[in-house]
Amino acid sequence: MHDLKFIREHPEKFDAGLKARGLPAQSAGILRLDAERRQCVTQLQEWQKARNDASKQIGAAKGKGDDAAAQSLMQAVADLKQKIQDGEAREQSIDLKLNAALAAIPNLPLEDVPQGADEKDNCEVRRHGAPPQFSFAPKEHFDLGEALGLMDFETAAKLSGARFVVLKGALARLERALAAFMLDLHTQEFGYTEVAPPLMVRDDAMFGTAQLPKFAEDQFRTTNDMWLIPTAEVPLTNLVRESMLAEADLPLRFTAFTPCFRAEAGAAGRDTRGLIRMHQFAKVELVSIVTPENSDTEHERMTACAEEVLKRLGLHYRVMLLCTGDMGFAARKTYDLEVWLPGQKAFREISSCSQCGDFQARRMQARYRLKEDKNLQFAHTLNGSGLAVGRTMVAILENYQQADGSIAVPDALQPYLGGMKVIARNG
RNA sequence: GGAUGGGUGGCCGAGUGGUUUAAGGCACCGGUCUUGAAAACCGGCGAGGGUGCAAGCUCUCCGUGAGUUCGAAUCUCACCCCAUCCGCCA
Repeated sequence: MHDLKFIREHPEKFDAGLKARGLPAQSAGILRLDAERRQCVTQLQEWQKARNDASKQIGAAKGKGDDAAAQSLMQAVADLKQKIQDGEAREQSIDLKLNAALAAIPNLPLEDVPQGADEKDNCEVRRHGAPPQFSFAPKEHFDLGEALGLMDFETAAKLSGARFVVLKGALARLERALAAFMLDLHTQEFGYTEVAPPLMVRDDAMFGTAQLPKFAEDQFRTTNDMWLIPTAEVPLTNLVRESMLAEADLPLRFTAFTPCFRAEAGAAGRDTRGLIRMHQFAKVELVSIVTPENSDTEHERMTACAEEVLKRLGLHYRVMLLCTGDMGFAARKTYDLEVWLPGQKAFREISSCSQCGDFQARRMQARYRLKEDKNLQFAHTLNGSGLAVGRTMVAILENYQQADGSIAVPDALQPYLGGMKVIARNG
């Protein structure tokens, strides 16, 4: 949600930000509504004051027993009453339009975000490790998983349809192990607080993180009008909704391991095989609530936390700075972590770390009181995957596959798998 | 699912039609006192908006929306949410 005052004072910056995202200028329309609203409000207030004054006089007159004076004052107020009612209705209708318009406008990119239309314009920031070398032709993860007898898309389709999977044995355990490994790292070494949040939320929460109103189509909705979370970003960030924090409380850092549910409405035909794009997947999420001046450093820190998971798993990856055209709605700057998949011979997104400025905080009224002057400010929010567990499993299968189709277990993971060193058929 | 109670400022909590400009307390801030702190005492202290260079003036807000009234935290209706008990259930 944008600050009207900012749009009023910097309409050219506002439109430039939208343009960078490939959107038409909107400040003129917004400001017209804003001016209309203010004019309406000012007029309305005059009438309200007149009514309030008259009402007080009526009270006073009646107190003195001067019914005649009271009677004539009541006459005068009758006219005001109608005007006020009309004025309120008008203000309400303008507010409605203004809020609807504002709610549908994405966040503005920071200045150091590269201009671009789509993912082809993203910039590589750095690269870590090297692709593993194979003496055989590496397979894709679904071939490996199915051959192991531990990954079953056919049965999943019987139960739930396309884009679901049944994991068994060592792979089912691997999901749990990966989650535990990631959570331990983030909580014990990086200071995040582990949270087990609700997986179903109300409209307000989804509006707060900006899945609503624009992206209802991408979500699953229950019959009693709740939403299955598409990411733990939603409940974790909304932990601070409608709150007034103390500056000393910040930063707040939360992590959670949850399933995520996505309708994948516009993704027909994309990544139809394998675990890459599912209606339900597991993810460890990171969320930070910080003061504005710490936004940038926290963003780098969070990205580094996610990277550390890949480093310890010995996975080759690169860090991409997303261009203006590829960023999510609420983000003002985003780093994607892309892991190397030998089977696909491609880098694929495995984490996305975004800073949202006060965009989400405004939507959910998450404020904090400054130590200095006790003024209230909107907090800044950040979120990132640390990491997408399903895709991490894909990366491990493809990067650690061996000639016989078995999977070597990365050292860091072995303690979480009871010392298991290799995942083999029917293991 | 059934029954009951309830939603008031950062928190607790009073308030059933007109000095409510929302009592009082806690927390917080400033001051007095003190070597310093605590205690005590004194004072200050809600949010959002409009207008103005500013000091200021002013409007709205007591879950949400509609209604009654000259005037609503207070009365009426609908809705939302929360709590407790019972039933069911992991």
